[in-house]
Amino acid sequence: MFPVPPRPLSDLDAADSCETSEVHLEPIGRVRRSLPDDATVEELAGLFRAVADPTRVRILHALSVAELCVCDLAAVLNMTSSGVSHQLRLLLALRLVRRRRAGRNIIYSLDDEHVTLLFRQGLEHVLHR
Amino acid sequence: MFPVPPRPLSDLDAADSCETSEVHLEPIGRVRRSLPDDATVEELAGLFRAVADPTRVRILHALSVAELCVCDLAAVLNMTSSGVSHQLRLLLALRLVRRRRAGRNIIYSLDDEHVTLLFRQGLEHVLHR
DNA sequence: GTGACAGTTGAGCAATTGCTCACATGTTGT
DNA sequence: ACAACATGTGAGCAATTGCTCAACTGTCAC
Repeated sequence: MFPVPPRPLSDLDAADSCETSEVHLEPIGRVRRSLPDDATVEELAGLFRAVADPTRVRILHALSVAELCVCDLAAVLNMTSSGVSHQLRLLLALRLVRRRRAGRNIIYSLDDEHVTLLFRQGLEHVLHR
Repeated sequence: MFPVPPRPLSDLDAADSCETSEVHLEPIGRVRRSLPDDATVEELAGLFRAVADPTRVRILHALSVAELCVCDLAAVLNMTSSGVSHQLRLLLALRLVRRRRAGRNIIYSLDDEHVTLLFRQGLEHVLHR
């Protein structure tokens, strides 16, 4: 499922699993060999963290309907421009949104379709119990 | 993108957008009408929060390779059984994992394929820059 | 029953997070 | 240049989070 496992995984080698080693040793080895490296895990978690907040969910949803400037977003979400800006900064850093200047406004829009698909997947789980 | 918008969205009605109302009023109305209700947003964010942590990413990945008992997971992830248990509790509450008893062990496994798909989607974003 | 191991749970702590406030920057119209 | 508005940013705070420790429950072998 994950690409590659360039990770020997520390000094502890088997031995320290449950007492009933016989049964669990095989899967443990298999799992260890396929564990993704720390950087990938961290990056993946970081991506999910971006959509793990109600405010950001709303922001991303809003942008999936129409591209909007900061203060319009603030109006829609009923919060401060500053607060919105802070969140957009985060979303921008993760390349989930894009921005361009239009006069004194800065218009934000979704960066790619991965976000949309992520949402769909999430909703599917939430709705199907 | 989201199901339905049963949300009139408070007392503030347009007017309070940016000064250059003409331009932004239309998208704002459209966005407001399609905003999902608070419960859905909260639940969706909650789901994503579950995979927004490196430890839980590793747990879920491990379980996508093989079903494992708590102490095997602890060995693989190099952490306390207690710590693992706490996280599993959260994942269980969100129906992302399932568990069954086998002797004195309790074996955890992924609950459905949504999680796997979620991962794939996330990885695709992370890897494609 | 007793002892050993597997797992759960609550308290508590250090670290992180999301927001607000105040101020700084950038852009337009005059 | 100036005023007015849109946005960005850092400090600071309250709330949340993830972990450890210690105690507890549950299961098996004897």
